[in-house]
Amino acid sequence: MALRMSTLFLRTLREDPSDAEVPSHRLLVRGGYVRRAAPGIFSWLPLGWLVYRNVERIVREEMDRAGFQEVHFPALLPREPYEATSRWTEYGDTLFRLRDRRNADYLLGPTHEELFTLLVKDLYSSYRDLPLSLYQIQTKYRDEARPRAGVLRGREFVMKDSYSFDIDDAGLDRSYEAHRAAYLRTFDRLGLSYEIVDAMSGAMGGSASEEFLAPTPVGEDSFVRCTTCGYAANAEAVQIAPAKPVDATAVPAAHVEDTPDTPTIATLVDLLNSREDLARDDRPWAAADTLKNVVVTLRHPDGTTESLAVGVPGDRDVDLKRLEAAVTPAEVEPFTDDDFAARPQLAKGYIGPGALGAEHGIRFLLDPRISDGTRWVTGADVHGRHVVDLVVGRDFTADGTIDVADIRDGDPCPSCDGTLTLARGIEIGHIFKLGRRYAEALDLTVQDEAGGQITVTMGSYGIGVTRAVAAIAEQTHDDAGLCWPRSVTPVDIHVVATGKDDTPFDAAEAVIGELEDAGLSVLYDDRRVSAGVKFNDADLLGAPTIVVLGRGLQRGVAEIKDRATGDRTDIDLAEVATYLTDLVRAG
RNA sequence: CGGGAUGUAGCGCAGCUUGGUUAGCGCGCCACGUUCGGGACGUGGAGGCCCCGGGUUCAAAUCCCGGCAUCCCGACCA
Repeated sequence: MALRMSTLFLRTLREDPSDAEVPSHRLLVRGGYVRRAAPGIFSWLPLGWLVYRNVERIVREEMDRAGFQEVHFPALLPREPYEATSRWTEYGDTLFRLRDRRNADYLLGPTHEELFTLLVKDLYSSYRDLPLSLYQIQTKYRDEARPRAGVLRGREFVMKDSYSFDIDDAGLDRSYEAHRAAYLRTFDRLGLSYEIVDAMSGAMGGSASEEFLAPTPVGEDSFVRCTTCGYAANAEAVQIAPAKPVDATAVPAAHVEDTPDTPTIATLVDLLNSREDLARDDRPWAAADTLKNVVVTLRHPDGTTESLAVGVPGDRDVDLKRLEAAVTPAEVEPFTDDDFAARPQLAKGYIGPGALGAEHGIRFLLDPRISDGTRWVTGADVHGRHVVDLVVGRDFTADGTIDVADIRDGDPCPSCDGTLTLARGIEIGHIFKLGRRYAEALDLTVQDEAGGQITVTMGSYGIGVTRAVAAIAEQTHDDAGLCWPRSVTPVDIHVVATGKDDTPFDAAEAVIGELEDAGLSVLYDDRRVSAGVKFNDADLLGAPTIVVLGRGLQRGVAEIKDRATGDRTDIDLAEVATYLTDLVRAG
């Protein structure tokens, strides 16, 4: 049955809701697709739920096509499995926790690795049962510190999560590739444009990891692309190639200079350039000639702490996200005044390599650009003094390299001679090889051919289903409203009848009957309101094809509008149904 | 958890500085009439715990104190 606007549970808003910033949030609310129920928690209205179900259906079809088997876990989970993998504590405040009447601890599942692992352990015990891939489409709960951007980052959301189980690395590779291929098909069908980027495997552990990012300015993830070779990576995961050693035999011996009132890189550079005796032959001093040493405290999972110094070029900052990723599972804490007091050899603002390194109890790691033979200005470990012409390898060595400086547009590509461009995207999918972390923690083993026990290796694969709805809206909307791809649109055809007498409405009923006989879904604007209201609502709601029955009827035609292109075509009334049916079937 | 902003009708907002009619405007909603192809118009209506709790005052949406909530930026975040 056609959805009739006169009775459809829908109210479009003429004005933007005041709490919505990003286009997808604004338009999904204005178009009556979703309503906010609580911060980061949304109700789906009839049109929104139609779109959601289409997205979910496509995801499910592609998982099934790939031979993965669907299961369904509860969202309300007991504490014990999460205790076994220590995530009951590791997840921290992000976990929604609750108690039953006997005061037993429960949680609302933020993710389901434990349950899948235990289920397989429960039923399978032989290598002959593997490989196996299971998936579910489930509501997940995460008490995010700051939900934002509407449906894009909620506290309740639907995720398709899959897990593969294999007996060896070669099997895991095959399972990973099977999921990757299924994801390509899925996102293609959803009408999303996306990039596959190298990613950090994050807190989950594991090795290979790729993210599917839908590029849009409102995306929360930054990623780089190489314009030359196709390399793409999440900004967190970019690995800068170590610079080649430089010949520094011509560099004069390092010398300490008085540099009063230069606690920052900018003030230091200004002072260097004002001193004629320190002038460079080739060019003025720049921030990139200085070596900035940042000290932080690492807190390891066992509770112990460690001081870590990171040396980066002075024009760069340490990207805390990248640092966290590099030192995981340790956590990074800023160096406090108390920490400085406990280590008097560190002159705040003038920290140099002389006070760092294993012999001083502070592990010292360098950005790859600070390679052997390169020459720097850096702190002299005395308030108000810096060292000039300090050469790496000749004058000091560090304990290793670490690549955690911020990534910038135009940085060199790590895998070719090209340059990187920086962009933002929404993470719509993530695939990675988990390895044996969960299998070991929960003792998932199977018997091998020889009768011994082998630990299963796993992969983990996620698609944000509700997030994909918003990502599609984000990528396809225009100034007038939403603009759905045919694969997920709530209705195939939006029929608008205009005019004051019954003629156009009668004509619409006839056309709609034919369309429905042909299997198309229709939204029919049968309201007796002015034409402008209907046209604007049709644009806002975003069905891919809008059919107007009104003035054209005098010439015996229906007016067809392509929502995405804005193109208008007149089609003879007698041929409208077959024309539209062909259009929809062609995709 | 830091910084900023905001809470007044279903939605978007004004009023608060300088306390004082019956708290106002636009959209939406109801009734009647006129309109009828890009968010029409007229007339008449319905709809309010002015976020909550204290306080000051003859009198508080408005001033003071304390909460709570929401949004934005950052921190955080498979």
